[in-house]
Amino acid sequence: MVNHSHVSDSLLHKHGYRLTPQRYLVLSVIEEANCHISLEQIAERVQERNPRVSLSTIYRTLELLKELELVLENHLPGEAPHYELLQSKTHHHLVCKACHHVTHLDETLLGDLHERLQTQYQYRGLVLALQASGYCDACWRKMQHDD
Amino acid sequence: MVNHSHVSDSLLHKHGYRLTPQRYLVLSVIEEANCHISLEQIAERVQERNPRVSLSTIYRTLELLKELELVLENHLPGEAPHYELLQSKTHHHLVCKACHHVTHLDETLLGDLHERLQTQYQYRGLVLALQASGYCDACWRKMQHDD
DNA sequence: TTGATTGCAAAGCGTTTGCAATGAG
DNA sequence: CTCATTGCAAACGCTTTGCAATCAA
Repeated sequence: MVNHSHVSDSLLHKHGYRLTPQRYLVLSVIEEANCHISLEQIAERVQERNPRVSLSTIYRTLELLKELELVLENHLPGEAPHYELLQSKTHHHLVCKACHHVTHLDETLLGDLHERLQTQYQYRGLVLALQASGYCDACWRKMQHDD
Repeated sequence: MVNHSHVSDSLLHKHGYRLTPQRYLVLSVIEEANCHISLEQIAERVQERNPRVSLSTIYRTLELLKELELVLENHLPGEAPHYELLQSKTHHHLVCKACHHVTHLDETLLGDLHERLQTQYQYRGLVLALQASGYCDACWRKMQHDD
């Protein structure tokens, strides 16, 4: 796994911020999750390692990481917002409306859509996130059975 | 424009619910918006026509319409959730991170992805929503200028 | 009558904020 | 010292809920 602390550190300093232990902890937790993770989960894992880190700090850190585009916020309907490293390429999710199981979809799924949108609309720094939702096979069968 | 009141009415009754004036109003407002619309905007427009409709009713109605899959909830990061008719085919959005301008993207954008996912993962009732975000040309130039 | 629905007010809860204390350069 | 950062507690605001009144079949 790539250690992002150097790049994060310089990026923070470039903007006049510091890489404090608390911020480092939050980043580590998101990095280790290796997929999207909720604020609640982040808080839990951060406080496992340092119970004195406050919720406010976690909120403020996530706000900062979003602003610096280190972290992507993804808000699936009906759920709390989730966070993931912007470098991780798995921003596409398939969610079951019944059991809420999340499948991470391949980044190649959308083909050259990124470039097409970028040139067609003249947007910079484009990030694509696909939200697919439906009923997984198991839940669908269960629902049919219940009727 | 198609009048959805009949299909909505029978769908509601099928599940033991009623199409009350309040619910009809909410549906009309979403339908007339013809694109995604926030709860706040819905409330505003509903109460223009009938100031006695309470916020709770609007919340409860949206909950119901989601459950019946008449309405799609779309939660763009950093913004309040938005709602749109599930029949409307424009669930793909391109948002500028700076000015928050929203462009509605064509439904054909994703090609046959719908079918591919449906068969590959065996999901039913799949709905795809693409969330693209970046900086629009104007905002990008402004940012460069400010530095 | 019966059960769904509504409006109101209160409660709930995730998030933000003010501020004094702390920490790093 | 100076200024960013933090923890705590209070404040905030969106959303939900309990309940009596209303409404439709």
